[in-house]
Amino acid sequence: MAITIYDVAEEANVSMATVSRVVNGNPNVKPETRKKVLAVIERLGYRPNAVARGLASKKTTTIGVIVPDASKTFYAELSRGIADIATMYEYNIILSNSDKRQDREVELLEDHLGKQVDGIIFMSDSITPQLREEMRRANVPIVLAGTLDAEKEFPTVNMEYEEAAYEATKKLIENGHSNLAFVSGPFTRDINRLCKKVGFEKAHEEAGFTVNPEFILETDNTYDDAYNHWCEMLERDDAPTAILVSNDELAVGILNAIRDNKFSVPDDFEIICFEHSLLARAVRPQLTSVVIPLYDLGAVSMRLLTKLMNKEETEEDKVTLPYRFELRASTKEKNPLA
Amino acid sequence: MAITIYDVAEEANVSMATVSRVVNGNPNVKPETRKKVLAVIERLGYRPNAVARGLASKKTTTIGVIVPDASKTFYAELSRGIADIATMYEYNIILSNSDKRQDREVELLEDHLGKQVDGIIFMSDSITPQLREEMRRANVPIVLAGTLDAEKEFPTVNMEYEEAAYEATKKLIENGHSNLAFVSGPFTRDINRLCKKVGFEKAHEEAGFTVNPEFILETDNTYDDAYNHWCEMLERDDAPTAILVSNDELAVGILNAIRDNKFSVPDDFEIICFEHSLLARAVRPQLTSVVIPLYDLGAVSMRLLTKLMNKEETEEDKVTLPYRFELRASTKEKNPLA
DNA sequence: ATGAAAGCGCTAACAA
DNA sequence: TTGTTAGCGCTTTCAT
Repeated sequence: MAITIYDVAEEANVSMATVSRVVNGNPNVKPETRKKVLAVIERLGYRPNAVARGLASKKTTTIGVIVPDASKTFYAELSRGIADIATMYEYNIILSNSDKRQDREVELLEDHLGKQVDGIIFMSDSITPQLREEMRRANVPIVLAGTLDAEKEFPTVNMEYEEAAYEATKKLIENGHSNLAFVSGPFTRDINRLCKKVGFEKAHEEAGFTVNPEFILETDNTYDDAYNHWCEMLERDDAPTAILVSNDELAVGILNAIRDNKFSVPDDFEIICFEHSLLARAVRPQLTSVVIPLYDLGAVSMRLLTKLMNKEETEEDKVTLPYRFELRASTKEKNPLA
Repeated sequence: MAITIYDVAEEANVSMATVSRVVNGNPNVKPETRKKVLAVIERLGYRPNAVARGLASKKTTTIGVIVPDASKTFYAELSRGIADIATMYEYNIILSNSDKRQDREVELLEDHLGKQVDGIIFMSDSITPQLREEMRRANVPIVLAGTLDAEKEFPTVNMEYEEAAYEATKKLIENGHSNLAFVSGPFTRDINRLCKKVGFEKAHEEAGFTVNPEFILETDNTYDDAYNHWCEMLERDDAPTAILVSNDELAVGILNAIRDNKFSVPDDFEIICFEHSLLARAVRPQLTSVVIPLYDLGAVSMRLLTKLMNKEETEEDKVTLPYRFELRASTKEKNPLA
């Protein structure tokens, strides 16, 4: 049996209330009493039971983080932002992977809520009606990170994907291309279908170009799928010469398909992708990118959640973070992006 | 106030014990009672409070995972292995980053134990005496994953790093090299200093070669540091022609340093690295690697932990997983590794 | 500044 | 098969 607050109280000849006060830094304790209690705690190796504390106080200082797949650099980086701010505010994190399955997402929300987390940060491809229902039932704040909430119902931290896609496409067009492709991850991800793709299309519209639907490629988000898709593409005479890509991994797949087939980037094809992880810098040529502020997305989400959990006044619970372009060698030198 | 077991009991005209039985799948409940209770649970939206349950049962079905940095692919992948098996056994995971700081590691251990986790999976560069002390005090099982325990005191899941390094080095030597380098992450990581480096040295010894200490490079484990180190190296007339590298990120740094300086891999330099993440496949030439079974390391650790938590008999709590070589283009074609 | 006592929501004997 | 009851280890009034 582990040491309890009661053992400490007895050993120090005080009541458990006093020990509780000492442990919680309550100022209403005579300094010498505090000292005495602290000494006993030290000697006995007393370690407060957070579960009991959680039951009594109705706060667990634990938050839930639900993520499609924490082993993907995208979410790993984002989660690290969450974790650092959580540490700063002394929260623990229960981290779970949903693998993008809606049933799992619902289950996990339910599960985390059952564990009495004080709040949740949720990442998903799409907030379905069922998810929405489930989230409404929650009695703790939930923040969406890197996730589109079409109804703008829940607190959300995001960046302007559509604008970035528009801007990137426009630059590609200004570089002289009229035949462009958009290679995306699954369109079940709202951000792909409703933001990036739309930005891509808007730039076309503005330039008086029409988007060729055959050049909107939906992949399964893997290197290999992108690689294969583009190898096929290279057999066409009318293959697009400029490519907007949804993320680094896909972009590298395309890049390698191009290079393995003896074409050149950026001479034959120019590429701009989203993300800019190490992968984008490690390949040659390095990839010009829309840098997604992943870490900050996480950090800001967590900061927002702390405010919500403390019921602090928040001016705005829909936050949009700035992005920037990182100019590298997958686009041509005098690129106006500079 | 949320619905409690008591509310359900009242509403269903049974005792809370019966509700508890239903919730916990205890077979000693008449089917129709069960049905009735289940209906009430459904209607009221009752969700068992895991904190209260934890206090009463002294089990939280939560484990702690302490990792240097979950945003690094190495640990992200390993953690995913842990997470999947944890899900399978219905455990939640509290995940924390130590950033390799010993004080944080001790703090986190203490913190997780306070949260009453049922077990811990711990990853660290080195198990110091203080850590050892702390771990001994724990009243729940702790499994080390991808972490060297020189004293062989704690349950551990690992692979044969030394043997892999030896074998890789030997192959490089068989490929005709006599001037080799070992580029490592920090030697504060026991596995680098006590396993990989030793394997590298043994192969030299066996071949009658002596290791040039100047060619044992300790980096800070970043792409950039490896890149810079190797750029300097390239200015020497006696630069090593074969390189064993501690992980993918460093290897890609070296690869790019070589290629950016117009040398060729594998013609001028051959490279074998540890890990083989996407990065190793994405670069050109792709990297010949010792594949570290990261996911399995995590999965097996978690499986071992479940056994320990259930006090099942375990034949052996020091597990060594097999590795394999992945032959790619950073070594020459007729490489005997095949 | 300190103590007494009533929960927090559940599990787990023990009874019935 | 079901109910009663005593905790689990703490926080939090309310007294003193």
